[in-house]
Amino acid sequence: MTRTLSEENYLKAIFHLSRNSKEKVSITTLAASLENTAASVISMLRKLTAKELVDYDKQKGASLTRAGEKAAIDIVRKHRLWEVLLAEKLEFSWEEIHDIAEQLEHVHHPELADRLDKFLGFPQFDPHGHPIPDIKGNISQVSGKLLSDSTIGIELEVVGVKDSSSMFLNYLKQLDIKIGSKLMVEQIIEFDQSAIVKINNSSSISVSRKFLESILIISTGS
Amino acid sequence: MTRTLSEENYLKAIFHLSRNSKEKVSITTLAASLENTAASVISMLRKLTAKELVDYDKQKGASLTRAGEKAAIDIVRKHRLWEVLLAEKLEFSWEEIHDIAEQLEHVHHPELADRLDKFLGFPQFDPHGHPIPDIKGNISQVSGKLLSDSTIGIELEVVGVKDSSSMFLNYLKQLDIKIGSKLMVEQIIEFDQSAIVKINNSSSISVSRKFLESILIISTGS
DNA sequence: AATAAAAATTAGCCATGTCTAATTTTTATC
DNA sequence: GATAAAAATTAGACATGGCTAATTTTTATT
Repeated sequence: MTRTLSEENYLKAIFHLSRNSKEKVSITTLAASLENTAASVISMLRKLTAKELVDYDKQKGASLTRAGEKAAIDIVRKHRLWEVLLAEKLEFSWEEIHDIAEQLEHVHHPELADRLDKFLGFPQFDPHGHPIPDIKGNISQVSGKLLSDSTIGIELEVVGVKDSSSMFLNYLKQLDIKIGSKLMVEQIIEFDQSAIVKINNSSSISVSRKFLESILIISTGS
Repeated sequence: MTRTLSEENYLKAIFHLSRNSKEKVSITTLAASLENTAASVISMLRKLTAKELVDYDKQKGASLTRAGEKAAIDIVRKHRLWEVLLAEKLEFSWEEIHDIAEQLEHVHHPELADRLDKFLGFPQFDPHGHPIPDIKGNISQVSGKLLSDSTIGIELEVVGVKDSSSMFLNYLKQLDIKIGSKLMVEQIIEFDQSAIVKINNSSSISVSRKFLESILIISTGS
């Protein structure tokens, strides 16, 4: 019942993709997400279906079985716990932790996640603001919503990011945006759905629609 | 120049084997150590030779090049640092840490080992008593010698083990032997080179030659 | 409905790192 | 020095997880 690196990465990808869109995941979407070809995706899905970790073919698209979801959540839990260790104990920065955790999440040991969890003081969120599944696999709902869905003129607080790529995180660093930063959407440009956003009550900058869709916020006032 | 899991395991095996015997490592020895066939070993050695990590064929046997040794020491350093974290921070026991560290040692990041080292307070030895290579790759000499080389009737202190298998460590646990325990060799049985050893100044037990060769001690008195 | 575009699927190839089954070379021993 | 045993090597196979290049199926669009 041991899972290979590849298998785990597929399970994780299906998990994240079906979270976002709430629907079954297509071959094409998976292929793009994993940067593999559609052909490769199909053969791996067959393998995972045989292992009863994935349901496929029924209609169009893949989804995780109960067992597959359990496995995926376990990986996500480890990923996020390791990120906390890397950031809080080893002093790695926001942009560095994701890639290291991608490797650490595949280390297998029945008690590792729980020991880490305890050592770290049972953290609820990882450094990017994502909820850490608890020991039973329950994932608390993120209270934040997308910056792109927020109202103009309301004071907002950054609670997380939807994109953990170092490209994006480096951009945020440059803008001095981190978790807890204050934002306010001042204007939406209809032409391309970009926006003018005030950062930490000082400078205002123009950001793309893609940017707005990659930041999680809660509103903190008028 | 990225190394695969297999490559790293070969480098590590050659490193450890050539430490022990101080000589070049034969195919057969490597094969036994890695639990692979001789044929597999040969093809991997060819690959590592092409990458200039290993010298081979010259006479009979393999040895690490400068670059190969550097890579091996890096892996050993990570392995032992992770073992310290697992034991001291995550409260894993002696027998559990080795297998987890076998996985963790292959996580790549240019600064990971150094950050770990700092977080752990620059430990000199891992929980099994093995020296941790420093940031420059220097490995301090173990002060201990083998229990099998010690004199009868002298009080000894356990400073490490030469075998990190859980089989052996579980046996030690059962005997209540750990680092710091007191031992005294009372008698050597000529017939099979086994010995009677007194543990912690209380019970005496009979142990095999293999056992004597797996424990590192220093003498602490008359 | 006809057709173009997109998505899924198949067939077959490739690299990696194993293996088994010879075969050759080396080493030891009488 | 002949020979048996051990060690090294070669040849060829196999599983995994990718790939490319068709081909088929589905979905959209006139």
